[in-house]
Amino acid sequence: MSLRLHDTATRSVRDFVPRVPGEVGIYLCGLTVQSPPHIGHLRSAVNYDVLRRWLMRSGYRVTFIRNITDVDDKVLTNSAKAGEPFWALAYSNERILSDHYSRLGVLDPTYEPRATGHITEMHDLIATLISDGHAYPAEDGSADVYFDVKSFDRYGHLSGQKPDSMQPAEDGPERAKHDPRDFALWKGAKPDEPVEAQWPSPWGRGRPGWHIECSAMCWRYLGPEFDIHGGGLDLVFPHHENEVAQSQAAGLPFARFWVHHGLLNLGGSKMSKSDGNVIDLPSIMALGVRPVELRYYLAAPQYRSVIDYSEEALREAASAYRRIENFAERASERFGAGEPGVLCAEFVEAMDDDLNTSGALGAVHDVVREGNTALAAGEDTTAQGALASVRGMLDVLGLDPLSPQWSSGGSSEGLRPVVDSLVALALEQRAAARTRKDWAAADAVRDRLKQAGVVTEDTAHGPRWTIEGR
RNA sequence: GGCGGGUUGGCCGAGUGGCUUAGGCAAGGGCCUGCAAAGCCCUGUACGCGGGUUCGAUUCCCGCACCCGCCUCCA
Repeated sequence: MSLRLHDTATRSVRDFVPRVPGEVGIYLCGLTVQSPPHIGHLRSAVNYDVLRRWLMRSGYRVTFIRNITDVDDKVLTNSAKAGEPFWALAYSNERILSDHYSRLGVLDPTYEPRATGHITEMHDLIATLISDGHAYPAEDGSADVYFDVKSFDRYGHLSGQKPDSMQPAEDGPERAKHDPRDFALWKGAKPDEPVEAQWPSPWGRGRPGWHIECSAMCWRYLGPEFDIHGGGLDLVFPHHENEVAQSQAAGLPFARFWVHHGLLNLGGSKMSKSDGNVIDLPSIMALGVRPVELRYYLAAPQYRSVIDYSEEALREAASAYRRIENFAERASERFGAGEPGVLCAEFVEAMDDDLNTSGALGAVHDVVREGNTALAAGEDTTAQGALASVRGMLDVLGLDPLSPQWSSGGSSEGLRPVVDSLVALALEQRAAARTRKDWAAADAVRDRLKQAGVVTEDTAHGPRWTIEGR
């Protein structure tokens, strides 16, 4: 069995067959960097990171392109409000985004192109569309260029929309459009817009329409046809519909699979900057929840399902992750971390079934239980095997507790040997007290350590300690 | 109005025409422990409502209710 993926275009789960055997090209719609990211955006990144890791683990060479849209209406609006150039605001948000991605263990993309770096490719596409009769420059001298929706009979195919039954836009048709559903490929510069957000074009100075940048970047980095295009469910229409229309009308076969992930809701509606119901990584960390625990929370449900954010569910996920982590740490203290090993069949089957991470984690927990039992029984070979397997499976999800990403305690890690020897001193005292059955003295040592944030526990192989809440 | 998705035990969340009906969190009981902690074992017994198909439906079909997303910037 091999990977089966849900494809939005056919509304079905299909066998994934790459265009070129052994190789996969993925384009993920990244962010418009109008403001810093919230955890809904991070869910998106984590979901496709899991897809990518699973493809890599399955033996594919993966080219992963995730774009940054660094110029659009909102970027301009927000930068005007902030009184800084649009590129300063965009870049500042982009850096925050990168930081949050890396804190969540999201692998760096193969390349991360920016819209503003691909104006010439957009011009090429637009010129082709105009000469083939799929686009037209506005006749009002605005320098706008519009895509002619009626000229492309498959318009609406991806999202299942029938253009004729669509609700008319509230703001009414723009005069320059032949049809209210036509969308801008190129937006002519307005008098009040900053010159640094304008580029020359054969149709006049202006900037890209919203969708054209993705068509241009897909084409540039993945070629006329590629394997997987991903993004949030809220992008299906109009963004992806318009993207596929303009690309195919320009003669590019485009994406073979459309993968869309479910959204993250807060308070009964989609987490959204414009609605103000937003939670970001810093506020999650302020709850005492670590990034790896957030990653578990975001990765555990199947990617197409809705997540209704709640702090309770987040904390439950953190507890579930700690259980796995606990096993991995105990086992590695016994006989070293080893290397990530074989995946169990249930895990593979679940992942191949449209990335059923929830089912896959069920398999992980089963192995953790077996590992714990083996550890308690002193069956070292079994326990070691369980550790390797758990690490291998968690690595696919980007959650291996012993990977360098998560295992180091950051800047304080260098202090660990120091603390270790100090705690050892205290534990010797406790051991002595226990030997003479002076339980009060033994417990006093343990209590003092607890007050200092050091949790001690007795195991079959002697006492061990951990930092409380790490 | 159009398109799509959802409703599973206290909570999160898979899944399936019956068979052993995941897994986690929380709860109760037990084992282990000097006491703990961690771990292990056991317990709860669920599939929005109403019809239909079927020997049998949580799972398939129809209807209804409610929720969410999209049709407008949005991961």
